Amino acid sequence: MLTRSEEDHLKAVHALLEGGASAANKDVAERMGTKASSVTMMLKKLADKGLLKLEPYHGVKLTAKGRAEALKLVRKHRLWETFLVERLGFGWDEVHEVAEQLEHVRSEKLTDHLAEYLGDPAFDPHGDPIPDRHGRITARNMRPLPAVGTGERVRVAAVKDGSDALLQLLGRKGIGIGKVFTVRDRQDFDQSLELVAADGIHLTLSAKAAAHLWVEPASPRERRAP
Amino acid sequence: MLTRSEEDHLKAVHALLEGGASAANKDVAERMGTKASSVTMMLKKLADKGLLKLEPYHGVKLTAKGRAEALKLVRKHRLWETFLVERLGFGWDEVHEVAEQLEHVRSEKLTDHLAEYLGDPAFDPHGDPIPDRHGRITARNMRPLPAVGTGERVRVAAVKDGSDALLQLLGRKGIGIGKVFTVRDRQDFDQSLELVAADGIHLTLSAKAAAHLWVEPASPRERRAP
DNA sequence: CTTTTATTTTAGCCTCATCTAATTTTTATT
DNA sequence: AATAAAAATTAGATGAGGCTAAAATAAAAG
Repeated sequence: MLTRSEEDHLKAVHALLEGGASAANKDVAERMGTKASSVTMMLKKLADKGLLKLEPYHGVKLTAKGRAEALKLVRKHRLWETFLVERLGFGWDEVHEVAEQLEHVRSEKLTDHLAEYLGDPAFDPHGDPIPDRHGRITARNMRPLPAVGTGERVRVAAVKDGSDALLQLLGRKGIGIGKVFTVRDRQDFDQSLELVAADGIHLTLSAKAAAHLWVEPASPRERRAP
Repeated sequence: MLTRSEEDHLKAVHALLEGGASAANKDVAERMGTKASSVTMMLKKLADKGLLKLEPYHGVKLTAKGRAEALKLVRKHRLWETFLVERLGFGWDEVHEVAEQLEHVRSEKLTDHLAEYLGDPAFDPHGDPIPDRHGRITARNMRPLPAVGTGERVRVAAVKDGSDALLQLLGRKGIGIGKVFTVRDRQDFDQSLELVAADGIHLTLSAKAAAHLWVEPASPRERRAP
């Protein structure tokens, strides 16, 4: 059985790797807000338990077992976020910290009943995929908004790594998961984007904000879907 | 802010006092499953934080602040139990341990939204009162079943301190909160009780089981209510 | 009012998960 | 290849929160 701290370290490693970054000792330390020496010990413990392979200076790798464990935590975290937003009326910018606590509650039954209660959702309120009980996630065809060409019509599929402040900003601009718009223009000066929503409303998004917005193709006449 | 262990000790003290017992060091130790020496330290910490008054050999007393804190924990515990049973389909004998974990999640907003979501219930699945956000609980006129006279018609109001095994046993006999029955007879030999349910079905309950059943008066013609 | 027993406290040790500071190892630069 | 820089590890400390064993204190019994 993993301690809470072990779970947190495992999740940090998984998040780093999933984000395409390497999970070297220092990366984990930075993400955890602790010191490298502390991380050395925790990673050693996780390696002893067969959850990851240590490769000093090159970043740790998760084993299949480690990945499975991490996905269970991700599943719990995202199910709770979904519950908080959809059932309890939390804003999408208010759930992370609470879900961070809830995800450590140990009960397979709880997790599965919660998932069922929520209708086995495939995505959480930020558009992140919720692994099913076997760790499988739904594949999608997404790009970050800055990679979208002028004139393309897209639908917001996820806000990746969004801080609460970013989520609030997007909320104020009326941008949420499922929102469909066309990229009208891009400013050379600051790479900010000019968007036109389906309802004709124009809005501007900074390059920094846009980088967190992942979108999928929206067929020209389509309004909403999945 | 209280640590998890401090919260557990505070809750243990509160539970002992609420149950009419004294909360001496050894009582707390027994309830916590730890040693007296460990309890000495934790109680000292709680006393330092102004949550209780130490009175060695005579049992600690909660301060107003300590009682308020304890009631917040009780509220959270019972709200989660209610959620698990009413929304997630858990049995009333399966929720204690999970609620024990959930109650430590820190978020006023979560607690209050959960309560609202559940319809601000006044009682949990075992019939125990759920304190409101100010710590107030609904008063009731209850007696333990063994104190009920032959011929009296009563309604099950709560199962106090019921182990999972007892709850399962009661479930199998069809006894739950709100169940109405008449005490038909009492065996001198073992103090077991003969009951007749509203539907005419007879059943026997051991003195040991009956001691946990708290009941309120049921007017002769009434079938069910609150 | 002693003596015995129960209860509580103290003292010292242990494990965890963190830290700082020093050291070692690896990678990168010249 | 030598050296500088970065990253990782080790060593030793700390604070929680538990333990055991011994000592102190209060309550109960005679």
